[in-house]
Amino acid sequence: MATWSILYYLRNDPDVLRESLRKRGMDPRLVDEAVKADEEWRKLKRMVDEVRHKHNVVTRRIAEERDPERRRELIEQARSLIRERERLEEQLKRVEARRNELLLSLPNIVHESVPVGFSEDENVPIRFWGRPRVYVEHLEAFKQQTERWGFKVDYELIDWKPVGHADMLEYVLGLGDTRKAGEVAGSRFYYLFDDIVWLDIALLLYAIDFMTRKGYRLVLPPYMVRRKVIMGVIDMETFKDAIYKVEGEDLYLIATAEHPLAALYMNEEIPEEQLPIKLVGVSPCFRKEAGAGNRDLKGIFRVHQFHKVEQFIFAKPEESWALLEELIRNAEELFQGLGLPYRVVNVCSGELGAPAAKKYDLEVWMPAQGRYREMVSASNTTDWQSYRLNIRLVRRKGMVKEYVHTLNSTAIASTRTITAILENYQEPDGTVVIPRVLRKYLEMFPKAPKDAIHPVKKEKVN
RNA sequence: GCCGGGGUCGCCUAGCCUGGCAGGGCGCCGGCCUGCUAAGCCGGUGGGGGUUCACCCCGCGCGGGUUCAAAUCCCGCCCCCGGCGCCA
Repeated sequence: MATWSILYYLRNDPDVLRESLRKRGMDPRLVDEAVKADEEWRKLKRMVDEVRHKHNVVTRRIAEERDPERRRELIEQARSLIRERERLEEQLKRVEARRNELLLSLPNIVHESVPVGFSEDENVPIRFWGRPRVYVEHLEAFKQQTERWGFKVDYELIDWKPVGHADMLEYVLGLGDTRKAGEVAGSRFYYLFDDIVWLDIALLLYAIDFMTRKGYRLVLPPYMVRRKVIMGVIDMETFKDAIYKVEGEDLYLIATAEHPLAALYMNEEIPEEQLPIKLVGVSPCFRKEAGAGNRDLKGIFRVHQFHKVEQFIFAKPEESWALLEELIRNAEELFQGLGLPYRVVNVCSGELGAPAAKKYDLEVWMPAQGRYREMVSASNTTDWQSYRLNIRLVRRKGMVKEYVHTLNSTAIASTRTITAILENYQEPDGTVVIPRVLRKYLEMFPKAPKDAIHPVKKEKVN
């Protein structure tokens, strides 16, 4: 009764899946393998069921049979059926494992509105907001990232080169120490101090305040989850690149609150009148960044641990696409509030990741880098996660059961947003102005910064 | 971590000691009846397969084992409740 979209197309229209895999730059023959495995599984299952049935019939007769001789004969018959059954069951087990592995390896079906492309530069910007500060030498690069797509974005030309976020943090402000953190924990870890810590906390409070006002329910989830949960929300690839395991336990550190939030209703049925369920989770995030190589090695842009406020929605299938727009708009409002100039891109098919059918990224202009960089990612994962976590929707009429749709989006990721503030709110003298919307979350603390974060005093040169 | 009690179809519950097709109640869905509602009566109410309303398989927290046959007996694990211990 409950139909998973991928299994449906596998059996009824596999071309849809082949086309989707092609768009992702994957081998469409994976679909043929899956179709074959499913057919083989069904055939074998029929055979096994038949033998089981025969065995059940004989067994029931034994219970009634009183004559010892006749009884012995029946037991011998049952034994021989068991041998046959076990032989077939072993085959079934093998085929079933293969089939499930294939089914779970299939990525979500790419939505028709997703641009086909295989690298980051093929993401399609759909709107811009704000007036970026563009350093003269970045002007060409800036135009490349705006006008190439037919957008005319107003900008402020500056003739001084802003200091990059990593150097700002470590040397200009003197409020971060990644060298010592490297010694203590490894690269991509950090110590943050004083005003930057206040800023981290203020950002979280700002996002929590905003999202809860929108009616999202505030959740503090488990920071570790079982393997079956993690495999329910991400694919193997992401698992290898991102997930930390706790030694000796079936526990994995979450890479985002999305993971435990998705699992909040695992193995449950949600009546349709309860949907949509809108949540806002707050948690630390732990990521191995194994696939990142040397990218963004300096500073706190790409790190093993950060705080994030996350939007999450359980939805009826017919409303999920509208809710994806809501999630990205929420994120945009948050960044507009912060006054950080951004663009929203429609992420191309090859960069989606297996769980998502469609994804928007919000990228903030980084004046020191001369690039838009990802701050927010909003995805509609349709029934990909809910199938794996077994989260179903029950319609009032007719007791129809389907899988719910799940959606997720960043609200604010602390360290990344801090890097954007360090570059966009930087004055020529190194002072960082604190965005207005954050000030009320700092006011009540006597030691928190109020209007600006100042450069560390230069030591006097004698 | 230790000791004890528990986990059965959406919810509640019987069955477990003594192995033989998982029974009842509530809720929900459909039908009958009905001026309407309620009551009452009948059927349905987990997953999968199938020639799709014949039928079959699987399902009693999860995984093994014993047996012709396991909710029931044995072993391991998970979770919940209570007590002790530890602890911010």
